[in-house]
Formats: sequence, C-alpha cells, structure tokens
Amino acid sequence: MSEIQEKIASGLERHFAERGFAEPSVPELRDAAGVSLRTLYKYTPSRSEMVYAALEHRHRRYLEELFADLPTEQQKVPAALIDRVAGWMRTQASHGCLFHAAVAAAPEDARLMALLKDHKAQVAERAAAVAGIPGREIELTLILEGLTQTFPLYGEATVIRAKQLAATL
Amino acid sequence: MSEIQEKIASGLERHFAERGFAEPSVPELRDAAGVSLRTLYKYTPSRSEMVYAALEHRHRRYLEELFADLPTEQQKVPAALIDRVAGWMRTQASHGCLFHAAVAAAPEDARLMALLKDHKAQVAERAAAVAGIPGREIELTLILEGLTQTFPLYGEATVIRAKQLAATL
DNA sequence: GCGAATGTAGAATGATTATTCTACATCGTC
DNA sequence: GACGATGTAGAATAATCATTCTACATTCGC
Repeated sequence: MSEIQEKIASGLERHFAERGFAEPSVPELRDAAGVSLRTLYKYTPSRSEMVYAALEHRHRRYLEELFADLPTEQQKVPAALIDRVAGWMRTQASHGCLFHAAVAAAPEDARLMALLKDHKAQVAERAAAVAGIPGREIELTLILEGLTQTFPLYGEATVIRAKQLAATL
Repeated sequence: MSEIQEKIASGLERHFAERGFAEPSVPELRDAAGVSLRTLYKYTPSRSEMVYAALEHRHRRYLEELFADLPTEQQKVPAALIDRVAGWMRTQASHGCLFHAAVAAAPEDARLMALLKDHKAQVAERAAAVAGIPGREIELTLILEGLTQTFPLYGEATVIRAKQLAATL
C-alpha cells in the first residue's frame, strides 16, 4: 500500500466515522481524503469502493488498538480487552461500530456484509486465542459487542459491569 | 392514531427494516406505505419525518413483543426476555437494531439520537423492573444488546450463551 | 344529494449527485 | 532537458431525488 493510498484510506475512514455513510458526497470525501477527484477515483473507482477502503483501514487499526502489547497473564486479558474497547469508544467511535453503520446504510450490499463478518470473526478468534479460552468466541463477542453498543448510553459504568460479566468466563 | 396513520407507519417501518435508511427514495416509500405522495407528505411532511414515524411504530411493536405475557416468576424473566429478543431477530430484524441503523445513517440528527436513547432506556427500565432487579439495567442492556449484535453472526448458539451470562445476575 | 374533507395519480420544479473529461503542473529518470 | 507517469483543479454530463402542484375521485355528515 503506497503512501497516497494510506492517506486516502485514512482520510475516508475518519470522515465516514464522523459523518456516517449516507450523507457525505464524493466532493466532500475528496476533501477528507486530501487528493483530487481524479486521484480519488483512480484508487477507489466508485463511492462504494471508498467505503470498502475506509473499512479495510479501520479493520487494521482496530486490530492494532485491541491486541498490541496485551498483558501476558491470560486471566488478565479479558479485562484488558474491555479497557481497550472502552478506550476506542472514547476516542474513535463515539457513534458505535463503523462496520455495523456501513451495513445499516446499505443492507443489500453483500460485500459489506462479508467485510463485517470477517472483521468480527477475526476479532473474536484473536480474542479467544490470546485469552487462552478457545471455544468461547461467542461469549467474548457478546460482551464486547454489548459494551460497544451500551457504552454510548451509560458511559463508564458500562466498563465495570462488562468486566464483572467477563470474570464469570 | 388513525387507521391511515397506522398503515403509513407500519409500511414505512417494514420498508426501512428491509432496505435500510439511506437507499429508499420517497416514491419507493410511498409504494411501501400504500398511499399517494400527497397523503404521505400530509402525515409525514419530509423524508426525515417518515423515518421518525417508522421508528415510533417500531418502538411500540418492540415493547409489545418483549413484555407481553412474560412469566410471573421473576427469576425466569431474563431467560424469557432473551428468547423474545431472539424471536424478534429471527422474524423481524435480520439486519440488527433499527434504531442504531437509523442513527448510523444520519449521525448528526439529534432527534434520531434522542429516539434511540429513549427507546433503549425504556427497554432497560422495563426489563429490570419486570425481572425484579432494579439497578441492573446496565447488565441487562449489555446482554440484550450483545445478543442483538451477535445473533446474526453465530445464530442460535448465541441464545444459550446469553442465557448463561444472564443467569449470573 | 351537496359540499367539505380527504383521498389518488402523477407531472413539474429545482437541487443535488456520482462520474467522466479537459487542461495543466510536478517530478524523477534516462 | 525531454518525457512518461502521476498529480491538481474544476467544468460538463446525465441521472436521480425531495418536494410541490394540478386535476380529479370518493366519502360522509348534514
């Protein structure tokens, strides 16, 4: 991935996260990407491709944020993951999961749905592996997804309750 | 609410649930509502109002689906609520929560955000009350929201895990 | 049975949009 | 220093869309 591709993808990601997927026009996305219309269409030949590029970038950043430098004691991992997700919510995702937002905006786009499932499956699999509880992907996903959706409503109190639930695993 | 208002709101709700909030044009919504353009604009004077009407209708239907005829033994209520949510996912909400979808499509619409918070708060409050565990709204919301988001990925297995988590409350 | 209210059908309007195209600038390489 | 690749700036195109407006039908209380 070249420098300009990275610049485009990260600009698009930030803009879609701020303004949603339905509203922004392509000229608006061009400004967010910081390139010309011609260059934007060269690397992302349609508005849909701009969405895909933003999500792929998001996916890489999210994995990095969640799984880099986790504690080595496995029983501390679930609580650490919950803190990471909460930190992500505070700083990056005040409106909830970007993948769900994209699918919600275009529920008939099969490629979007595939990106969502892939993203969630990878997060769940890595989380279960690093916590040393393979086979409990569903519970981990349930708690992390619940946290992501509930945090905007109840704020920091949600983090404590999520950890208590995770402690029962 | 007159018969025609009910007809419009329920048609809009079904259509937005199927096709998302970004895509459908107003003529498409008119067909879904089963009235003329003039009548549609009379009761919902802008496309945004059509969204609000659909969500208010959804809210009423969801409360009915979740809380009607629950078991009277309070310790059976959390599992029963989980079954209700799962049933709703199977039949009505294959793409996830309609309120989150609406907010995702237009994250700057303050009225949408207010509708979402109101909806979730009412569900949480009633759930905690009927389960006889006031003060545990956050945990219940976390599990029910987690279920809603996770069910499309892991299917029926999610229901079992959600009940196990709820049993620890 | 008449008139006011309320409905249907769909054309006109005015804006907005995604995408393509034209003209020009910059830069590293031979 | 010329050239091919790659960039910027923004106008042109063609389609779509939300909203309003016109003309006509139906219903119902009186």
